[in-house]
Amino acid sequence: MSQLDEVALIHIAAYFQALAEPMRLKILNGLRSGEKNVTELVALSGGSQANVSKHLALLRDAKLIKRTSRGTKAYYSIADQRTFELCNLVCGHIADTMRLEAAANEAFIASLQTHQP
Amino acid sequence: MSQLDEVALIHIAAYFQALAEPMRLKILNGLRSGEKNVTELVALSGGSQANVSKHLALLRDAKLIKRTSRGTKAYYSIADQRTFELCNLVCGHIADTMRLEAAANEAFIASLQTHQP
DNA sequence: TGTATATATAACTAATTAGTAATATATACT
DNA sequence: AGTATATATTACTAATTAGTTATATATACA
Repeated sequence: MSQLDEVALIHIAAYFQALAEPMRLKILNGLRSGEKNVTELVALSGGSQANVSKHLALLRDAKLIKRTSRGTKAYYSIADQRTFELCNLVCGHIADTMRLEAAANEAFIASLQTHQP
Repeated sequence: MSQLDEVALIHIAAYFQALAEPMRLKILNGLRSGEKNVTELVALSGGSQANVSKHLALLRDAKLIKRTSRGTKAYYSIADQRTFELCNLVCGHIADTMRLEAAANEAFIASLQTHQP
């Protein structure tokens, strides 16, 4: 990321924006094991059909997923495996952050007990 | 990312949300080479002081950067190197996408020329 | 042709947020 | 104390967007 121009930054930001929604992450996670149709994604995500369709359209615009139709069904699949590497990196970061917070909390609790009368 | 619960998804989405802004990416990119104070970040980003301060506060809330102050100045630095791995992955994806589009366009142009009278 | 099923879209609302202008706070220096 | 500099915050506006309801489109099948 050395010497990134404005246009590149806008593209990258848009990519992250597509990932910045719990429902969309749930859908992507559902696609981890392979393609699924809309009905299946509605079931596993717990969202409404209209809402899931909208998220799928957005993810497709962002080139995160691909669509193919067979019969009356539309099957979606992950367009790029890097997506999961991203999520794994973020999970690692969040896990670290939480561990740090947990350690800080324990240290604090310990200090409280030390100062008890 | 197998069996992620709602809370984890919300955390991950928030992390991506913090990255989903060109100005913030520019700031993070500016911090690649090491810590910088707000005035320096204002200069390199081209944003207003108030706006940069707001983005810095947001990035700090998201635990993406750390703050330390010396004198009247506030120095910010990257909290987690993984941030750049994320950006590199996204850059790779975007580069691939653009290459595919370019190839498709060239193929289209070639087909036009083939069908010329 | 008519009906059921699957998916997409449009219109709308409520909530979030980037940017700005103005102001507040804090530190250093005279 | 008073002034300059650095940074943060507040109040506001405009734009974006997730979710909903209702409707449209498209395919399969009787």
